[in-house]
Amino acid sequence: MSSALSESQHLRQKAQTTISNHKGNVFAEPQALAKSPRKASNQNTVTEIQSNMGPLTTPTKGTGGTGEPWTPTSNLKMLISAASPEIRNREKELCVDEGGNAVDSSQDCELGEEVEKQISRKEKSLGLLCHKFLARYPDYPNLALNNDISLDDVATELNVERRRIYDIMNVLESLHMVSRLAKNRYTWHGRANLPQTLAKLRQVGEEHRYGQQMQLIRQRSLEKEFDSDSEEKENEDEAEGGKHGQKEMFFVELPGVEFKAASVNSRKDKSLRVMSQKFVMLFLVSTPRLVSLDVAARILIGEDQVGDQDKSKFKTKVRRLYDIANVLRSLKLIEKVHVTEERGRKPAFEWTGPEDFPDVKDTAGTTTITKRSLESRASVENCAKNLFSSPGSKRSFTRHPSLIKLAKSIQDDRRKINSAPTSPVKVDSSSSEFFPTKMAQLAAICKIQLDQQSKRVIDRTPEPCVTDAMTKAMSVNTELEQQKPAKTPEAPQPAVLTPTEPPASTIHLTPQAPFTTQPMSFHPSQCSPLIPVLLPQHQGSGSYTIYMHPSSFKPHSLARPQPTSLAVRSMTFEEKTGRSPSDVPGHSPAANQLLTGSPLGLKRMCSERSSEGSPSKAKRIDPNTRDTSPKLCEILQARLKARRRGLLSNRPSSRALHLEPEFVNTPGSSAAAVNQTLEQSLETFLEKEEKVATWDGEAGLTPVRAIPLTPQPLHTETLIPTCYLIPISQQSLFSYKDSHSTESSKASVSTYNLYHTPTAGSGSPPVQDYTPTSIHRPTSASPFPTQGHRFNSPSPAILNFTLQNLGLIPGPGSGPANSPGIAQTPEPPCSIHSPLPPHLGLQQRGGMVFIKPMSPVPVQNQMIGQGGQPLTLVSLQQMTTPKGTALPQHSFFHTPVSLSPLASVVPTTPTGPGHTLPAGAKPVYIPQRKLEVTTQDT
DNA sequence: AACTCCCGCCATCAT
DNA sequence: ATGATGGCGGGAGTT
Repeated sequence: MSSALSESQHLRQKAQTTISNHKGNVFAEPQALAKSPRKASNQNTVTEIQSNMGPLTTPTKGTGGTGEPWTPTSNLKMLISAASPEIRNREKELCVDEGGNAVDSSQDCELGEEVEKQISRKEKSLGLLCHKFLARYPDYPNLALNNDISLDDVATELNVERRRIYDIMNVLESLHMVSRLAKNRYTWHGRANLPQTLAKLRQVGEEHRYGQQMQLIRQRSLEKEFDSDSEEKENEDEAEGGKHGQKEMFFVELPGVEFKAASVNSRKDKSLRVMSQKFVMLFLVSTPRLVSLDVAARILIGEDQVGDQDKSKFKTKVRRLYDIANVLRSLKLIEKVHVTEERGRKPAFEWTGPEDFPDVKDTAGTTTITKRSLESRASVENCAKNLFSSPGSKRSFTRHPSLIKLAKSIQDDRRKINSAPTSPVKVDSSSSEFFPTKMAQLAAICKIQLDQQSKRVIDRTPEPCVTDAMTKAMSVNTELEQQKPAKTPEAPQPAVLTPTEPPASTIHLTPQAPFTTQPMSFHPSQCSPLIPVLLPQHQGSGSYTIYMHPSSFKPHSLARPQPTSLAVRSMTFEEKTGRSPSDVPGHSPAANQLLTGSPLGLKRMCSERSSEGSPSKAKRIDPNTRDTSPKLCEILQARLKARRRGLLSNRPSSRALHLEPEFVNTPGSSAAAVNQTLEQSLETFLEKEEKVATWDGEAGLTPVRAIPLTPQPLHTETLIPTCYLIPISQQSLFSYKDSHSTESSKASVSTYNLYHTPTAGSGSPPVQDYTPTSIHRPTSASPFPTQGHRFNSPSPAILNFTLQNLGLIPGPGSGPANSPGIAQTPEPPCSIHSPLPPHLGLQQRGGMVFIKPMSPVPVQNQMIGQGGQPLTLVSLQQMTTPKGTALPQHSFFHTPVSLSPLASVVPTTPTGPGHTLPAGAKPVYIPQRKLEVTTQDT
């Protein structure tokens, strides 16, 4: 802080001189000032400023500066920003003077109108304004002092309209640098909370798989470029996928900071705040810490671009992003850069903030108690908030009268809860407690493992983690590539980026990525096109595990009142959906618990809620029937069609993805047992699902159903589109369908939490994981996801869903099982259902690639075999070159665990897969499964 | 022409 | 009802 301050001060001084020069040259200053002040409405404030300024101002003008290159704008900006306080003072003085003499100002203006304008505009920029604002407060406030901020005072002092201050405050609030105390009053926290906030945001960003989403979007854009014509439909499809998690976003709060705000104002979900957080998350989850404006805008809009309507939305979003970016720039967290792609240069922002922050990840496990506590707390809070806010987050919801009431009640509950001792503790411990025996043990084991892993990895940033996860060799390659882009932030990057990005993204996403990367290095173009997968979810195994548990826990339910529970539920689901399992244990568990407690009730609630709150949205359907909303079905169908086309054409899928993996669980025997159980349950489940799917006819259905289960309508919508969502649905499905349903659902939930957490926390597991399946696996699995994002547990249903989405699999109706089965193979659970023999091989049909299990190892074995086996993932993709060819492919696979892990690890993988894709890609690896995407012809 | 993004209308929310 | 907030998009300034 101090350093920062000092620096800023220095800058200011420097700036002053320079600026003054500029101004002098231009003469603009006075004028500009005059203008701004007038407009601004700052009347009063000036006085204060004046006093301060006096000295500064005078001197300034005199200088003659020069020297600097001042490009009018850029330099000025910089200078100004640096000197903000002083400048401000000057301005104020000027203003004051002017106030007295309106005429003068006008005269001045005349002299240098042009100049003035420029200056004025810049001076009025949000970034500069923010600088000025920041100059007023220390980076690290003395707690002893009063750090209250009066909006009115600030507005007056800075000579700006209040509206502008709100923009700044909203962004600062999103970073927890300030918190709202009451109307017109904020408390300054400075950067004290920044590390925690960033860590938290990164965590949440990972949970939401923003990295994956970004990759998808990037891919798409690449594809589009290449294929310009080819497809647009995809956009739609893609959009779906991309979004799924987004909508769910809610304002992320930190423990200490939140309450106040919460208590004070209920609306935290406002867009600027949330957008700001999402935007920051994007940086935190992307490997090259570079985010292009359009990608960010797309992700922030929940949907990808679509039609014209979207265009306007897009424009609006972009405007907002600029607003946010200007504030973040003044905070020195990001810097504007341009990425040059084939198409041209695109505006982008590079993260220049801290790379390492405390891991907040609690998710995992948390090595440090402190962190843990914090995290847990945070998670709890989040849960509460989510619950609370999530509904609200969507405005529609919030605003809905009925919802509002609900929200209020929830809030109250939340507060109570928060206040209650339980909340903090809950997370880890609670989970364990809840789960009875086995679960607890498993959880504990997992945690331990995770912790261990996490410890190893702890400090690493995500990137490293990723690499670790993959084989080292792979990692090396990857790193190199990644680094390249990173190194050359500006010019170089662009070039690199294009090629690189895709790979990078890939990497991020899944563990597989690393492999992919390698190939990429070879064939960048190819790689890029490919999309990674995503999916994470997994916990399939976990879920299974869950199965075991039955029950038990519902702890939270007790705490929360029903209403709350409902809210929570919905929230939870969303989150889960959105996030992957990795989510914070804390809240998710809570949600889970709630859910578990009375699934039925929840359902009802949800349904009720949905109907009330947003009938339109609510879609919920009955599980039995296809509930999916027609829309969903339509969407799915459309998607499928599109995909199929794509496949034919080659595009296979950009989206393909998925995979899974997971399993993690692992630990030993107990795990195995669990797995078995899970398998059984899964089988049952799968069977059911298959049936359903068949009936439904379209692939989409399955997923849909799942959705319905979920409480919230929102999810449904969201989920459906996206492949990713899957996880959730499964859970819900399980619960419904299986007799166990209740238990299973509970279990699953709990499991998730446990696993994920750890996983997330761990960061990346080393290669080891991959290799064999052994025990570690789980961890390993987790790592990948972690990096990439989280996963959720994929369940067979998910797999199916995914496959369908990909187009690999035909609709539900169609051939059911087989192909899917294969694909799923990867998942452990799948084994069960995998009725289909894996044939294996990848077939590419139309561009699609199929993955098959390379390894002979029977799926079952894989899955089952180890308990954990990991899994796998998969692959995906697409690709292609642009246009036509298709080629896609990619895919991967991996050997079975049992066999030799090495193989998987080894680059050889490519070979194996080779068949899959000759080209370069070769990525692959991993676990076992391949996806086959066959289209289905069948 | 595209990129930036300031400005302020006006819907909401809080009181 | 009134003031506080903040979404939003027109359109001007920049590049």
